Amino acid sequence: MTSIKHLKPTESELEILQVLWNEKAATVRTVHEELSKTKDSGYTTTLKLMQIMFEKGLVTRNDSSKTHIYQPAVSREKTQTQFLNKMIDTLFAGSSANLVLQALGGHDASNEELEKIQQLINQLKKEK
Amino acid sequence: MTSIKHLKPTESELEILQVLWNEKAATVRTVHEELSKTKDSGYTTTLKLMQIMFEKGLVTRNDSSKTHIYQPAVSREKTQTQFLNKMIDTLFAGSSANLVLQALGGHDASNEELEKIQQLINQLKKEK
DNA sequence: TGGCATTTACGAGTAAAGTCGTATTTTGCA
DNA sequence: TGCAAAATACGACTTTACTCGTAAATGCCA
Repeated sequence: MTSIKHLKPTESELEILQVLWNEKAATVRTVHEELSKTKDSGYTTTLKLMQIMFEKGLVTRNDSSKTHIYQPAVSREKTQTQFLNKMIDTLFAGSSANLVLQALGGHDASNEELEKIQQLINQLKKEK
Repeated sequence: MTSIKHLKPTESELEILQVLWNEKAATVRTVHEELSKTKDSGYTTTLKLMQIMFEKGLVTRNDSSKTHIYQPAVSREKTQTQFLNKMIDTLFAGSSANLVLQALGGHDASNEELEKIQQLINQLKKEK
């Protein structure tokens, strides 16, 4: 048991991860500036959160220079799956199809996107 | 401003709502017994949570008899959409199709379910 | 009708998340 | 070299989500 802890990012942590996933790597300053566009909390708040995320193992950091550079330590895909699973379980009675139907119904996807989904479905059906 | 507050059920509240949605109406005892199958917190904890949910307006209750009978005050569909939107926004870069692809890829849906999804997609494409 | 099972009411404690003020460290450059 | 700007470290406070113990109310039935 190597104890891969059950790391579930909080709401704020997800926002920070979002930036890191997009940028690949970023300083606290960069992350904070990005978050400031839609949110108004202080610089030290962002700093503190990122320090906590480092302790939890959600991000790595390079502190060879004064300004630390952070990188995500969990993948976007894995995190998506993690939340998706939880959601399907507690809100969609365990049925991923339910979720898909609801998601497609409530939002608009472009034709290309619909095409992609259709291809995936065909492939899945073939695999049965 | 009649303040239709931004009601976002918590994790525990979702579990309770899940039971209420299934049963249509239920007592604290019933809900608690259902939750006990997968969780072990005390009866008064469930009671307190349901009282708080009542104050928040997440549930209604009939207290004409000693034993109160609770009902959900928010619909399953609306709640699903609410969480789905949040998730698409903070974890799937605003693309519902991304979420759908991930959901279909990571889980197994039955053939009938895939069929249903396919029909919805065809309909959506027609509407364009 | 009186006691006991069950239920509700309520207060308080714990833990986690988020927030920020202030002190300390670092380093570029005047 | 030494000082100012920028960054990190750290502690403390607030809010929210749970969690439960205990008291009060209710109503069934022996």
